[in-house]
Amino acid sequence: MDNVQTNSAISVDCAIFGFDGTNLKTLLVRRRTVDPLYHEKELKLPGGMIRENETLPEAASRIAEGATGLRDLYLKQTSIFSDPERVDEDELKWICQYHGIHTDRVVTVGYYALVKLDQGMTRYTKSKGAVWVNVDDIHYLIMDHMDILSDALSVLQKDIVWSPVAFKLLPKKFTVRQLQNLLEAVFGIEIDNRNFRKKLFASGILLETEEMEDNVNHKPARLYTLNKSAFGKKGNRMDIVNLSLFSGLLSVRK
Amino acid sequence: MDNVQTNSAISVDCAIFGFDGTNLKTLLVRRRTVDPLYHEKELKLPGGMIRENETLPEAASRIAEGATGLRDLYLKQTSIFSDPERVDEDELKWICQYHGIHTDRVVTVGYYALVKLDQGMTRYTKSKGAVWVNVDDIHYLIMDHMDILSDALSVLQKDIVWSPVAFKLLPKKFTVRQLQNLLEAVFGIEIDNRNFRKKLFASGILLETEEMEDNVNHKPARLYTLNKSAFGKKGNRMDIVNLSLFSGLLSVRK
DNA sequence: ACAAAAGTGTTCCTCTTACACCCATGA
DNA sequence: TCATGGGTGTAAGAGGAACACTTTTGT
Repeated sequence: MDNVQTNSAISVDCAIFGFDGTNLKTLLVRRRTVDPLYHEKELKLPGGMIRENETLPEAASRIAEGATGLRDLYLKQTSIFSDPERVDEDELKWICQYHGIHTDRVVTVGYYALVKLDQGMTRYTKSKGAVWVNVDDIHYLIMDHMDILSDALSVLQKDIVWSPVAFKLLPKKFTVRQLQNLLEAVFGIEIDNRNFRKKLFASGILLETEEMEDNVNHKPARLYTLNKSAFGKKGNRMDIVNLSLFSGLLSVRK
Repeated sequence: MDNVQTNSAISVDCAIFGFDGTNLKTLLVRRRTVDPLYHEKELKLPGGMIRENETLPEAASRIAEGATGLRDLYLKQTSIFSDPERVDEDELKWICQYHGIHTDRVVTVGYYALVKLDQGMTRYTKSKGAVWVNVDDIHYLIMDHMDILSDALSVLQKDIVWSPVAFKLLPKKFTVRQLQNLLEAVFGIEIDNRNFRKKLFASGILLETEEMEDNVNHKPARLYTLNKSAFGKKGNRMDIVNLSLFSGLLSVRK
């Protein structure tokens, strides 16, 4: 007999990223324990168990909605964390008790979500007792949640290079500077503003609006929107400088 | 009560990629059915159930070893396929019967593996009744295995851009032309040989050996090895031309 | 008037692209 | 000697990097 494991429970944990104009943040909640009081220091990613007849994307969506109040968030699966030891005995006992279930093993699937971090959002999450923390300032989370978060961040970085997901972290109308700050925060780099504008406008991915920033004590910046029709076709790659292999090695002939 | 699903079985399916010098291939096996004879046309990716006290990487490694005879293959997780309908009733019944288990649901985790496709390998897989098929020629696989394969290929492409995994598909010593053919096959592009060599040598990722190709009826090509010390630091990105977003948009200052 | 961030051009130089011929080997 | 793929250089143009001042607003 080959000892097939048949009674795993599957959970989903979401790294929900937001951008406040300066820093990349993620939403953390407090661990529930057998003792119904929150443990102040026991922060974790929002997560939960998958239900019968629910797909993983559905579960992730439900969990992200519970944490943010928003439906239809952008969600992307990252990795699975399956170490049989990732949930210790006490934790497992508590999980079974809390849900009224029995299982020998909990495997978790990581997701990240991207939200527009406005006042409504912070008000909602505050009311739920959740906190937005700078990603760079997070050094400890329960269980393997640090691993799940790091993994989510690295997947996010790569996705931003290959698709327009970055804009899901910005308001519909945004300034060039906001986009630049976002990219600088996500990748931990500095960008030359003049060259950035030149290339950005040349690329055609932004549409100019007639609107300007308001109530700022300096020259107000113009607001732009994403030009969605600039995608799906040809040339548009975020050139994450010298991070990776084969720098400029391929060139398509003709 | 929230109907937490606690009795999922978790399987692993591996897209095992190999490169024959011209085409990217993947290893397919024939489906086992209740009828112990193979069904000739029912091809699938090698896969199997995760066992108790086994992590997913361990399961993937075991499955890939079973298919190829090799330990310590390069393996990478791609995505999870969790649709409750992905395994139909008959299939589920057969799976439970075959393994002597009971479960209501089988969720599968995709992996890809990279192997050096030499004669020893083809001999081994042939003896097992498995077949190497050009990725481009695969149009049908059972269940959702086409999805798992497509997903694996797209993850592989991105990984090749960001890390030196391409070399895991080549022999330890290889020619420049082999590397070029590999990249052309994986990305479906054409590369200018003169410019490719120029950039490749300038990048420092190859180490020249004293050896040459042998037994070819043309000028023998020099063999090179991967210069592993060229990684982990600065500039080396495979520039998959104009595939993606923000083409050349970022530039690190200083 | 001051502070603070927006917005704008040019030069230098590197990197990309396009392209054609001779070379070494086995049959 | 022929067929086959290996191996090589250059010139023209595009695109990247570096860099400083003026403008507009709120206080």
